[in-house]
Amino acid sequence: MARLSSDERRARLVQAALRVIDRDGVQGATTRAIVAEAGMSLASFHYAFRSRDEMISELIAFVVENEQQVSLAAVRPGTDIRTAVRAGLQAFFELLVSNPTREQALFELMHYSLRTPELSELPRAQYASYFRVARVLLDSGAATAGVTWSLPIDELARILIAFTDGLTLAWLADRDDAAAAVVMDFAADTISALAVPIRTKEHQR
Amino acid sequence: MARLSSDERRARLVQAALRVIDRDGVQGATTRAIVAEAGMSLASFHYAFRSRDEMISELIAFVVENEQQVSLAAVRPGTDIRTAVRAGLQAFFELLVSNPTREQALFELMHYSLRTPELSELPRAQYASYFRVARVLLDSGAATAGVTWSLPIDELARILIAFTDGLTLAWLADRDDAAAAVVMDFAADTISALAVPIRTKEHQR
DNA sequence: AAGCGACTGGGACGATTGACCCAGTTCGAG
DNA sequence: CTCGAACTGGGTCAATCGTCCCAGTCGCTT
Repeated sequence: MARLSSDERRARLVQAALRVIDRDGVQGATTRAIVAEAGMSLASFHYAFRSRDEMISELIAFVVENEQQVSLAAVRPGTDIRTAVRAGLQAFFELLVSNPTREQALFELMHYSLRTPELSELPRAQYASYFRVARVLLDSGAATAGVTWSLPIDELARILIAFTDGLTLAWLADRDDAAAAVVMDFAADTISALAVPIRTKEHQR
Repeated sequence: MARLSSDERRARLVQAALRVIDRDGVQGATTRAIVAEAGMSLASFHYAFRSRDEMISELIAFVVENEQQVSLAAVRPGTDIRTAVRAGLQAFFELLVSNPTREQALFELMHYSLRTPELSELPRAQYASYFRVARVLLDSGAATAGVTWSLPIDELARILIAFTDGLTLAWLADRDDAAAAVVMDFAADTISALAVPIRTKEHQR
């Protein structure tokens, strides 16, 4: 293993841990499994991190920080708001189908954090990040569709995340694509029903 | 420990395991912790169950079987459908607030099952049970309110469960009661909007 | 009363875990 | 070139895990 800066080594361990958690779950992410994935020795782990929990903490912080830039590309300009919302949900769903264990790992990390006193505040940040992403998507979607929301954006964001969470859990359990589509249609219908057209100058008489 | 029938012993161990999982999570439910909670010796465990996974399997089956009778009492006759749906959600939410670790444990059991090949089919049954409960509640609620649903009851049940799951996860993360109320209001509004009044004889002209 | 099978207590097992330690090696600054 | 700090390999530790075993006890049947 080449010589690395402290930050770089920590980052590589976090990346390796993410891959292990993806594959074997949080419980499978032992220190030995992580260093094997990273191609390091066990000593390197405890040189970089004081403890396993410290690494998990940094891992969750990384995940929270980096998941906001995931699916912003799904917003297409010029579409009506119902289509835009539905497309956004579809993009998320396809991400889920293509990588189910990843979404599952995020849930597992949340539950692990809730059970670990030193990490118990992290889920709050995790969901704050989710809500932030949802707000951005809803905002940009509304802007390109020329509408505004009749509900505060914070409340709408939480509703959207509730849909994606509920959708994800049920699909992870029974892998019913058609049923998932029904939920997404319902979500798109009900959320877009809260959009009101902007009365621009050219629309006024 | 008094002499017990095989079924009785298994049942007591499952009950003890449920309490331990409630308190310490699935990972904390070791064979030793379970028998300590049940007041038995370690030998009794492996006399009753071939392995820990066999016990977990029976535990999940028990949970799935017994959770359907939880909140049927929330259906009050004579109320309109929007009020009935909102009250049902409120009843669930209060159950969640009064016993957060229990709901968390159910999620953890699901994720544990998904990661364990021999148990990987159980989440499907778990959600099938959720959907069944939701169907019964929606049916009886519609009956007392004198409406029918304009969507197939299966689809509606899945939507309702998506709401409760999404609601639960976000609340477990940030414990925001007011935000949860917003989601419940939205769910009650949008679901009750799918109810159509039954055209009874006395309403016909 | 005797005997058999159900059941238990206590100990032990091998494996795995997070953490630690220390003697070495390597690299960059001076 | 030298020296000190960054870093690594390999071994070890105590704790904990699921599982197993066996001698003994209990209660029911005959």
